[in-house]
Formats: sequence, structure tokens, C-alpha cells
Amino acid sequence: MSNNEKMKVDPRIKRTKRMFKDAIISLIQENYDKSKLTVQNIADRAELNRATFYLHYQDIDDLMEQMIDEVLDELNKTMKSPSEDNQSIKKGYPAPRTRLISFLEHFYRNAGLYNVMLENKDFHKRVFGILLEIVTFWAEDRKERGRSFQVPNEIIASSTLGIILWWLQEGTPYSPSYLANQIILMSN
Amino acid sequence: MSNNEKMKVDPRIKRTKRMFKDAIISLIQENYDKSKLTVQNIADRAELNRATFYLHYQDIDDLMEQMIDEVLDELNKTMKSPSEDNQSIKKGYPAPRTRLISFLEHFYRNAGLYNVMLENKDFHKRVFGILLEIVTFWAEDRKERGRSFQVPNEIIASSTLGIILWWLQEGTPYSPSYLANQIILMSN
DNA sequence: CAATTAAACAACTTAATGTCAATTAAATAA
DNA sequence: TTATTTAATTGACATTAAGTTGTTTAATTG
Repeated sequence: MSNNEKMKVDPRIKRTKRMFKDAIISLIQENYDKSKLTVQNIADRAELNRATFYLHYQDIDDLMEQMIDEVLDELNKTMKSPSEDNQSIKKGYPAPRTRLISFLEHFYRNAGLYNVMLENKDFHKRVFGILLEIVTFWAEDRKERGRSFQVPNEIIASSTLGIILWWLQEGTPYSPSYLANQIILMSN
Repeated sequence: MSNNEKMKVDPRIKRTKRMFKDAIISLIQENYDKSKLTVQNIADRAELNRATFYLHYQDIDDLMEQMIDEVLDELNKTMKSPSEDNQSIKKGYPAPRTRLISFLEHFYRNAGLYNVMLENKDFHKRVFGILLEIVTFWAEDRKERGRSFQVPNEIIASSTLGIILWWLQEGTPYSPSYLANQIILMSN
């Protein structure tokens, strides 16, 4: 049985990991100074022993990576299920906008977490990859309708990511659908 | 006499600081793992004593900050002088594009450094501020010519920054002027 | 209940930080 | 050129964090 399957996992482990994750997020959000995060700090905030940390993670980076994997799994799920049983493929062209909105909504819901994690270069790259897929799909859609772009997909994806970064930074001042409109507007 | 004036600075200090800066840049560029940068590493690479580091900097963050200040001073200089004694103000409207190009050229010349430093949140914000100025100036220019925008300046500035980030990440695949064209194209 | 496994805790090793005093070497001004 | 100033070197030391280990306590599961 692959360890990908949902194995029954000891509830103590679930709880412990949840506590470490919550701890690091709250610390980063108030401290703002990731360079002076220590394992001791995290353990203190989680109200767990420092040694327990090493039972689950190699080091702080490892904790971050696991959090990244989780949230990206969730993002991928969000992106796949609701846009495919939508009208998207069947009706033809409301797809791109819907897809972008559900993407943005996921960011909106997890703004605090994303705002922290997008500073991580690796995470940044992976989000860019997902965005590039969206934009490519979108460009093909336009092509079919005879209105192809002059601007490379990478440029559109990276500018969209830039906007999202700023939006999170500023505390998500606009709604996901307004932002989606602005983004679509810019790419025309 | 203000310490703002160019004081004669001991050439030993200049050399030492230069060596620490070069050291940290080269380390980050190969390691890619800023979290495990140590003062000892930096001193080793600089071929200087670790204690000498503390003669000039509080800690690694302080070194980074000083580098940021320097490069932004330079950027500001680049932005001011050449666009103001150009045809810009006199002739009226070749300004915005010229301004953007000289901005991008500065990034192009210092690509390695910027690519490292843009991971720094503070630096990122300051660059965004400069870009916002450029974009605002640019929007006013359009207004005068009766073609105002529907998209907020912040959106344009952040998407431009997103493009620049990606461009640096990929090793500056396009020329500054090509990129400037793409950016201007997108904002229409 | 019995076996298993996680968490707590204390003790310890290693590595990095930050500071200091004494000395050497380089730059500059008289 | 010499004297003076100031930077850099060096080794040492105290402090703090990182990791690891062995043992005890407590929760989970069959």
C-alpha cells in the first residue's frame, strides 16, 4: 500500500503537527523577522517540547516545506474539481475567468499563510507554474476563437503573480472577482 | 561637516567592505540556502577574519541592509539624471518609455545582485515604491493626452514588478527595451 | 488488558554568535 | 621619511541555539 493513501494516522501526531504549524505561522505573522525564528521559540509557542519537534521535522525549513506541500495539494484540488464539473468544458468559454476566480478565492481564504509562504523562493516558483498552466489554457481558448496574444504566456503569468503578491501584501483590498477582472483586462 | 559629504574613507575599509559584499553575493548565488549562511562562511570566502566582520556590521542582516541602501541610491541616481536632461520634459512624451528602459537597464546590469536582494521583503517594497512613482508619472502623462487608464496604478506597478522578478529569475532572457515594450503593451 | 508508540524531560555535544585585549600592518600627515 | 593614527589579525572566552540520546510517562490500538 502506497503511503500516499490516507493511512490512519495517530491522532497525537496530527495534533502535534497542527500545533507546530499554527505556532510557526503565528510567530512569523507577529515577528516578521524570520531570521531569528528558533526551534525553541516554535516549541514554546506550540507548548510542546523542543525534542518533539525533531521527532517530526528535520529543521525549520523542513516544516515549511511540509506546509507548502499541503497547501499546494489543496490548491490543486480546488483548481481541478470545481472547474471541470462546471460549464467550463461543455459550454466552451466562461472557463478561463471562472478558473482564475477559484484560484484567487483560494488565496483569499488562506491569505495569511500565502503571504508568509510566498517569500519562499521554491513556493513562489511552484505557484508560478500553476499560474502558467492557467494562462496557457486560457491562451489556447483564445486561439480557438481567433484572438491570439502577442505577449508571451510567461509575461502574463508573472505579472499576474506580481499582482497577487501585492494584493496579499496589502491585506487583499479587492475581491477575488474584481481582481480577476483587472487581470483579464490587463492581458488584452 | 555632514557625514553625507563624501569624506575621505580609509582605503582599507573600502576594500574590506567590498570583499564582504562580494563574498556574501557569491555565497548566496551558489548555495541558494540563505538560512545556513554564517558569519564564518562569509569571512572565509572574503579571506578576512571573522572578528573583522563585526568591526563593520552588526550582523548579516545589517550587511544586507547596507547593500540595499547602496544599490537603491545608485538606482535613484540612474533614474534621475539621465531622464531629466533628456528630451523628456522638453519634448513632452518620449519620457515614460525612456524612463522605464533606464530603470530596466539598471536591473539588467546588476541582475545577480537584484535577483538575490529581491527576496528581501523590505527591498521588494522599496523597489515597488520607485516603480509606482514611474507608473504614476506615466499615468499623468497619458491623462494630459486624454487617454486615461481604467486600471489602478498599484496594479500596473505590481504586475511590472512581477515581470521583472521573473525576468531576473530566468537570467534576463529579453533585452531591457523589448521588455519595456511588452510592459507598455500590457498596460494599454 | 497488553503491546506499541508518542511526548516529556534532562543531559550532553557541537557549532555559531558576539565581545575583548594584545599585537601587527597599513595609511596618512607633519 | 618618520611618527601617528587607525584598521585588521589573532586567540580566547561567554553565551546561545542546534541536534542527539536515554529514560520515563501517557495515550492509542488491537
